[in-house]
Amino acid sequence: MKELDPILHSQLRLAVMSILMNVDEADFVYLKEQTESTAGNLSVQLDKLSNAGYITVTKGFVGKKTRTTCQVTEQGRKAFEEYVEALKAYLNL
Amino acid sequence: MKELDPILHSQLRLAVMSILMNVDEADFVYLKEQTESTAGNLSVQLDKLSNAGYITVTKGFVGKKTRTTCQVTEQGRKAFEEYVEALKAYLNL
DNA sequence: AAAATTTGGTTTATATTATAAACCGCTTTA
DNA sequence: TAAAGCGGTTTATAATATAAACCAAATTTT
Repeated sequence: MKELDPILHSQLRLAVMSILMNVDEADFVYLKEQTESTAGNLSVQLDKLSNAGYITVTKGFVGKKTRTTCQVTEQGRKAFEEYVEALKAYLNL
Repeated sequence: MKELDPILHSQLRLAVMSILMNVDEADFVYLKEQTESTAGNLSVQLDKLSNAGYITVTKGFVGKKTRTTCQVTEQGRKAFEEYVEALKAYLNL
């Protein structure tokens, strides 16, 4: 049985990646709402995805307010797809 | 997004359940081989699945050698299927 | 037949992970 | 200008996964 990428095999990180796979980009607040996570947890997990090279995190401004936006990278996209393939074997899909 | 059952969202436990979903029963040695896990890890995870009511663990003998066999329970089967359904949303399947 | 090895595990210790709580700077509102 | 809110980060804690150490019984070796 194939190994399941431990960076993706985490509920919150997987949820984030799942969202990012379907949208061009998403900001911190949106991801927090959609995943119903705490800000702290989300912050930590975004860091891990970013350090793994699976997403890019960009800090910008909207007026005076900060805005952190995330996008999946090509590497992240590939990793996600491989994870899905590996999981299928486990799920008997 | 639905919660992913934490008992199943573990590589080794999921692998074990995946195997048990397809066979009538499987023994410790077989599960260890198939999952390529260490005996200690497998033992711990089987306990957790057993305590959760997802599998039954039976100790018997084959000649003079002990034999620990595992079977998925109805509850385990249901939990596995729900886990698969929940995951599909994450994987965009 | 005693000693050493293997088999089939369990228990315990450790490293990693996930998560929440506490915190921080900036902005808006009262 | 004090207090409350927004958008996060850092740090502490709890839970998890994993391997290492261990154990009893059976088998093999000398």
